[in-house]
Amino acid sequence: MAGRRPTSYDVARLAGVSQSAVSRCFRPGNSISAEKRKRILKAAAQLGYQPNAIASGLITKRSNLVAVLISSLTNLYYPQVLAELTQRLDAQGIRVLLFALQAESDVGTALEHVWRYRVDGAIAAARLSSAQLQLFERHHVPVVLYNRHSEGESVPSVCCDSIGGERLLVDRLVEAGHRDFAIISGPDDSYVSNERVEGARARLEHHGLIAHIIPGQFDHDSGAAGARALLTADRRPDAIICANDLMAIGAIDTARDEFGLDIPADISIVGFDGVEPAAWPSYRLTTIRQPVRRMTDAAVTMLLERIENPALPPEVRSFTGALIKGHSARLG
Amino acid sequence: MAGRRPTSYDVARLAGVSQSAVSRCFRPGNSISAEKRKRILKAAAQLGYQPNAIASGLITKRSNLVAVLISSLTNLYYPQVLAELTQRLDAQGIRVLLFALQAESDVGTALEHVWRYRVDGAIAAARLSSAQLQLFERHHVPVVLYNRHSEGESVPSVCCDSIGGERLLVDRLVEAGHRDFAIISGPDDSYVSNERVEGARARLEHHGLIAHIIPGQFDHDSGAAGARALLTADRRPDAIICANDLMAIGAIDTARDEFGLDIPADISIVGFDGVEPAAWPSYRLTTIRQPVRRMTDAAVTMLLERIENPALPPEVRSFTGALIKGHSARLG
DNA sequence: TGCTGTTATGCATCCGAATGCAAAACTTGA
DNA sequence: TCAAGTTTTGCATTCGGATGCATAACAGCA
Repeated sequence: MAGRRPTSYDVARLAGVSQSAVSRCFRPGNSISAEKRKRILKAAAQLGYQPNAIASGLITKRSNLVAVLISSLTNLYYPQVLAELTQRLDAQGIRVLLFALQAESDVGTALEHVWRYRVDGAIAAARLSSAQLQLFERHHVPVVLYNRHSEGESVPSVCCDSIGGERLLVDRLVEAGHRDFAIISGPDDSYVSNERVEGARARLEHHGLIAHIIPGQFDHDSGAAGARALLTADRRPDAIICANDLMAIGAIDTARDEFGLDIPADISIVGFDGVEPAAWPSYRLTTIRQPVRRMTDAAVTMLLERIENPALPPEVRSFTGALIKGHSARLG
Repeated sequence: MAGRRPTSYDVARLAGVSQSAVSRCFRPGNSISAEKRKRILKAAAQLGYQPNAIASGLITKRSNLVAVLISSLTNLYYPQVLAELTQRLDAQGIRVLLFALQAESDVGTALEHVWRYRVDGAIAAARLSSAQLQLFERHHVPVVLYNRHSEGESVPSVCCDSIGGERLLVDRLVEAGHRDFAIISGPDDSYVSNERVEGARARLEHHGLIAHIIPGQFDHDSGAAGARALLTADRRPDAIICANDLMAIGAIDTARDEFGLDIPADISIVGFDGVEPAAWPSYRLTTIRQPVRRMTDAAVTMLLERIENPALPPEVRSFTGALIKGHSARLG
């Protein structure tokens, strides 16, 4: 009893009531006389008692934990998502068990821990295979995908409409007279990258145009490298579409710094995401801003609904991004 | 048994052994015959069994959870810290319970949940009052402060030497001939800001110089606003010391964009942290880079040591930042 | 073959809170 | 004042895995 942390029994003894009374006092929807409640709370405060969420989770089969799987926290876009998710879940009395994956291949091990902690649900901004998605079903853990679709399975997810966003960008760029397009993609295994690149490519095709596509990695360096390659080539593009803002920023930096180009007079560069630095005066990037607040809201709501009612059918909610005109591209 | 998740009893029954055997099979340091282990693992795989970390934590009094308290995930510096901490803890078989605080005042509620989940320890990059630090002791939760000292209490912490960093910057700036200094601070209640500002102020005084100090909020906007105020004044400073990189970037943007100044020819601007965007060609910020990897390493090590041996005395490890010369300041 | 030393095994109990059930304590109304 | 209805209360049990203890199995050795 010396160094031990106080339990409901300790509180009960001190307050002169039963352990059940203490338990009832600490969870809503139980009847307790006002007088007894006061005695219990006083005893609890005196002992510094806090109900043990672990023990309570064992019996109620609700851990009030949600796993959040995020692949790349270093991508400027995700910290904001993580912060919003955490705050929204927190407001619902739910804690976040964070899994920051270095590589998408870490998902496997991370999932084992997800099962072990008996989380009530999960939000995944990471690439999950069909087999992995099936594991969620098998373990009865509802999951909502963030900015990803599942390939085979049908899984609830929240997305920002990449196709629509790219269409908007392409249309406006074409209208303004651009004809030589290049695209810098993200990593091959990124769902978002594939969608954005394919969205832009398809829309360009619709206009009878073809784009030179070169690979990037979603980071500043690869955007810079991509621009370097494109601008060194015989025929320079007059518009570069980058699969995210960070690469667009890298491309702008390189175009200015190494080629002395004026943006957007000499070349138009656009991104996707609407991260904070994109709006800084040095860049004023023309981009599509994802409605992060609404998206995280939706993700949390969908997840909570499915925790309450696991039978709910999958649902995909697609949000439209807003065109931020910026000053990095000439638009029609 | 239908929709229920399999327990060690289910596995035991299927494998024809006792529940204890299953338990022993899943934790290291227990003796089990090779043949029996194989049977158990096979049965477990067949049922998709994973030990319940909640139940196990109840009896072992080790949740293998560590709380990470972070005040501002939107500050570009912290995502990296969070990612590194998570990965290091993960490697030790420890999961991260994330508390992303909107305001420092949220600490109170967050702490209640910290106690409830019986975390094994905590790492805090948030402002904790003396009373709050005492709560950690009372609840027997070891805590390591990240980039903060405690005011009253003596608490283990990991810091980047602000005084030394600012001294370095000031000395080099003074050597290069700067005489009119201004400082843009962070929020009043930020420990790091106070230390950096005071460090710079004291060192300037040592050189017989006084600095005009104006308040900021650690974000781009307030850096921009600060620079605007300073550059509009009758007497412009020839060097601006910002309490972090983000504000320095804001200041550079404003100086260039709104005042047409050339950096560093017309004015020197320096920051602190060494965040990624600081290195982008548009800024090439002169700053002090915190050794994040070594610092997170130290924080995790210190915490684990104290989880093993709670009697260890507090210890403060201070790391020296590296001067990144950049191109945003003329140095001596 | 018998003795000692080591490794495997199962039984029973424990961790700390939640809850169904039955009994007790109050209300209410006539 | 008493019966019926409602709210409080405590008892006993449960969740799922860990572990001390006693026993069983086995290896090693003379």
